[in-house]
Amino acid sequence: MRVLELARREQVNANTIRHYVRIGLLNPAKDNSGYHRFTAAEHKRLRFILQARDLGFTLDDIHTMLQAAEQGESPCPTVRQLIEPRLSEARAKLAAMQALVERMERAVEQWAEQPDCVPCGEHICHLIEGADVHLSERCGSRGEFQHD
Amino acid sequence: MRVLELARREQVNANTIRHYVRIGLLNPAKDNSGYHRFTAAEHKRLRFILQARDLGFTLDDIHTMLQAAEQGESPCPTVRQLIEPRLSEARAKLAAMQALVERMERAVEQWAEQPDCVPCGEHICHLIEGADVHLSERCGSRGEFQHD
DNA sequence: CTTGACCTGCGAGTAACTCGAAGGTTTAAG
DNA sequence: CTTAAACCTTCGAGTTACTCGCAGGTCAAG
Repeated sequence: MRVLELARREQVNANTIRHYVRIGLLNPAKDNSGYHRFTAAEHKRLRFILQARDLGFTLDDIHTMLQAAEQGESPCPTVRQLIEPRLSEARAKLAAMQALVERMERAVEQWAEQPDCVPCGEHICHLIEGADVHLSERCGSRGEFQHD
Repeated sequence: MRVLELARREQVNANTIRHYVRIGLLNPAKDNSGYHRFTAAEHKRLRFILQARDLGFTLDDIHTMLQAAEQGESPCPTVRQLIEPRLSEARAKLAAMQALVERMERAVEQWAEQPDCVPCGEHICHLIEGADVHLSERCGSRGEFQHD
């Protein structure tokens, strides 16, 4: 099997596969014209990579797992260890995204009732500077701005 | 005010400010020894940048807004137009993150009851290959979430 | 024999920082 | 006066996981 067929079978961009070859996640043999030939083992390897990726592991994590497996060690302890920080990161990112979407929605709601601002040199944009949604650490809990 | 003091006041990394100077979001004057001097106007400009950033705008978006303001135009129409795609993107990313966290949590739960696998050449890692959480269709659910 | 579809490796671009290096300035202490 | 600490500058490179484009090679069909 060559790149395009493998890509079609696994529903990924062929460039993604080429990328994995480039960084050493896949090591397909080459035929006599220099084309990569993917065997069933390489196919399985790719599927593993995609499954691990879809569980939130980084390509570096996956590299580590594959190396353990190649050396005859069980990758499971590594997998169990690595998922924890990845899960924490994903939860943190999820919370950040939730907060962001809420801020954006509140802003859109507020802006619906506000007119466009006229440039006056005092501020850059009322909508943004006046939005009552800014992060508390940076500018206090209210959206007011003070002159220096 | 110089970089470090401004950074402390706005609770950002000094390198972030230097980055904004480098890409032209900030244009502080220089004193005779070549140090950037941030005036009240530059300070306000930075605050605007951070507020817009925290509302999900890209630095490119912010650039556009600032240019409108500099030319005496109101940035508000731009702001209203740009928030829509940003909000859609943020919602898509949020949904992807929710799905990811759920997959990861299901995996961790399943793995708690599974032993480590022994390398046998047949598979790379039971935990990952056997996890009952994989994406059913790659085309649809794929590509929404990227590590960034 | 040419066209079109495929392949290769490589470099660069993406977003928004973040860090480090090499070198210049200022300020206070000894 | 010298020295050391604590700043400052610009620039290049690294981060993540691709994604695209280029120049050039291969192969099957008409």
